[in-house]
Amino acid sequence: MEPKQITEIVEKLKQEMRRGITIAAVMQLLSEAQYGYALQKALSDSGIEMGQDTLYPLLRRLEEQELLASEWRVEDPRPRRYYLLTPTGQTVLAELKLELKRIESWIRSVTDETK
Amino acid sequence: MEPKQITEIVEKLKQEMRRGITIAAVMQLLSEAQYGYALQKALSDSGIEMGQDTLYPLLRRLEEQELLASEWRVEDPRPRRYYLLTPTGQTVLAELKLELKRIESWIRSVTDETK
DNA sequence: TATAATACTGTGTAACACACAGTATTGTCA
DNA sequence: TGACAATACTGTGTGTTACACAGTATTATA
Repeated sequence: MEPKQITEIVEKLKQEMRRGITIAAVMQLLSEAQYGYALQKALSDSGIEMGQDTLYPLLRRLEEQELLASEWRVEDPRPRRYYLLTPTGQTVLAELKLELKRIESWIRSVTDETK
Repeated sequence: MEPKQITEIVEKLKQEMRRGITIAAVMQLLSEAQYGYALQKALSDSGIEMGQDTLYPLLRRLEEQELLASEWRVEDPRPRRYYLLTPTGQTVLAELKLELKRIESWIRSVTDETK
C-alpha cells in the first residue's frame, strides 16, 4: 500500500476520532456568550480546526435542541450573532463531561498498556 | 423541555462522542487475532457496547482498507472468522494513539478547568 | 423439541461533517 | 480610490457510516 494512501486513511480516522469532542468543545466555550467567528478562533487556539460551514450548522443544530440561545447584538464595528448555553445546555454539558472522563480513562488504559 | 427529551439528546451526544474511540478500541484488541463474536465481548468488557450490525461492517471496512486481515479457521465447535491487524494496521494504530493522547489532554484541560 | 446462544452476512436510513457556494460589511494597502 | 482581504453569517449537496432491521446457519441447553 502506498504511503500516500496510508496518510489519507490515517487522516480520515483522526478526523473521525476528533468529531466526538467538537460538540463538547463548542459547548464549553459557550459557557460565556460569544459570536461565531470569535468562537472559531477560540476553537482553533484549542487545537480544534473547524470550518465555518461546519461550525454554523452545528450552532444551529444545538440551538434547535435548545442547548444554545442566540441573539443579534448591534455593536461596533458591525452586528454580530452571539450564542450562549441555556440552562438545559449547561445540564447537558455536565453530563457530557462525565462521559469525557470515561473516554479519557479508556484512552489512558489503552495507550499506557502498550507504551 | 421534557426531561425525556433531554435524556435523548444526551444519549445521542454521548454516542457521537464515543464513536471516535471505537475504531481505536477495535484495532487495539486485534493486535492479537480474534473472531468477531469474542471481539464484541471484549469490547463490552471495556465498556464499549457495540451491536453485531455495527461491528461486522466496521471489520469489513477496516479489512478493505488493508488495516486488518481475516481468515476462516475450522475449529471446534464451529468455524470462525479471525481478524488480525496487518503491519499497515499496526502503523496506523500507532498514529491513532498519538491522536488519542492529544484528545486525552484536551479532555483533561476542559474538565479540570471547571471542576 | 423449542428456544437460546454462538457466529456471521446483507440492505436501508438518518444524521452530520465537510465541500461548495453564496451574501454583506468593514478594513487595509497600493 | 479601488481591489483585495478579513470579518461574519447563511444555504444546499454529498459521502460516509453507525445503527436499525432483516436474515442465515450451527451448536447448546432446558
